[in-house]
Amino acid sequence: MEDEVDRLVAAWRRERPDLDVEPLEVLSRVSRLARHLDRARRLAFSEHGLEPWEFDVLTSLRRAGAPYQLSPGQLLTQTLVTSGTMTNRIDRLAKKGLVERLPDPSDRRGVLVRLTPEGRDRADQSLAGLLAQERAILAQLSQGQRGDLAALLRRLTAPFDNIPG
Amino acid sequence: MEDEVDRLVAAWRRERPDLDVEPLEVLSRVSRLARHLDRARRLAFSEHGLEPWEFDVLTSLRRAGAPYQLSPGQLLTQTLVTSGTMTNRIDRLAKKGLVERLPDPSDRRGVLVRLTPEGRDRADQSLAGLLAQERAILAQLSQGQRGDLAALLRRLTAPFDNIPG
DNA sequence: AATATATATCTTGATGTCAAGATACTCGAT
DNA sequence: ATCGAGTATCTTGACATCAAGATATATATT
Repeated sequence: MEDEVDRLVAAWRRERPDLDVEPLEVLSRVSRLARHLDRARRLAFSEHGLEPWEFDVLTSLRRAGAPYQLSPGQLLTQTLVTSGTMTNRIDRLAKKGLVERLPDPSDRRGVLVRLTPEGRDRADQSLAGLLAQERAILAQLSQGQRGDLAALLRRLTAPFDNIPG
Repeated sequence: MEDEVDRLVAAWRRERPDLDVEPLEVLSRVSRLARHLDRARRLAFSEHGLEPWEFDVLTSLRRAGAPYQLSPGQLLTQTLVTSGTMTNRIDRLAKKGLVERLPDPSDRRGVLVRLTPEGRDRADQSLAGLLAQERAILAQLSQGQRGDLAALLRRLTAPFDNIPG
């Protein structure tokens, strides 16, 4: 089936036949799909009273395992936002009682962010909902295709994640 | 090579062995890669004095072909933002002299947004820069792999683009 | 022709994000 | 011990985005 990127690429080939726009076949689809996923997630989380950014922070802490705490810096690399944004997010989550800030015992510059029991529950509940939604989206592909897709994407994400991006 | 999503998935399997987190192998990579691309684009465009959102609007109009005009509604489906955001974007681009607003002759509710000659030049220049950057990112894959990846992604984007998403 | 429904765009107010810089602490070199 | 460079977090101010609703016009139904 045709998608919006097929139309976009066809338009460029008509308007700029001198350019090779093949890269857009992959990367425009990545960007557009991410935006669609954002919208879908926003809808899914609103049933749990969570914003997507709240989910991102809470589940990062949840994944860390007991006692569910990370430094703001570790949260940055997981969520790919700037430090100012993370300070703001932590403030708001703390005000809602989903995380708390503790002094880092080994570095007095530092802070540790810890999930509260309620924060942990919210993370667990909404993860299950997200996975159900994602499974529905991925039903377009066979299991083998999903594996292929994941492997191809990994080749593109790895340089960003490993080089100091 | 391992990426951040490999670590993320491993962490979930340790913390929540009861859940099947396979969907994250694909969709978390899509979301994270899109964020990396956003950052890279912001950097690339700043050399041309353009923001990513400006690029998105200008190139949508450029692709439309002479006389380079679309309705705000058509721009919405291409850029996946809300109508309020688009009004705001058009205002700012008009103030910079890159687009102009014209009344739609066939529908008095409507408006047409048209690229100015300078807007067209800026779109053309920055497109070439973007393609160069994207080619470098995609050098991780062979041509055949890029084709496979595009085809797999299309299966996921097509439902969003065709059903009234 | 009159009315109801649908459509296209804009306005508003709240909120989230970013870039840049400030602050406070650590650690290695002298 | 002291200095200087590096690191971790926070603050600030400008700006972009969204959701919801307002306004004006078009189109379908009777």
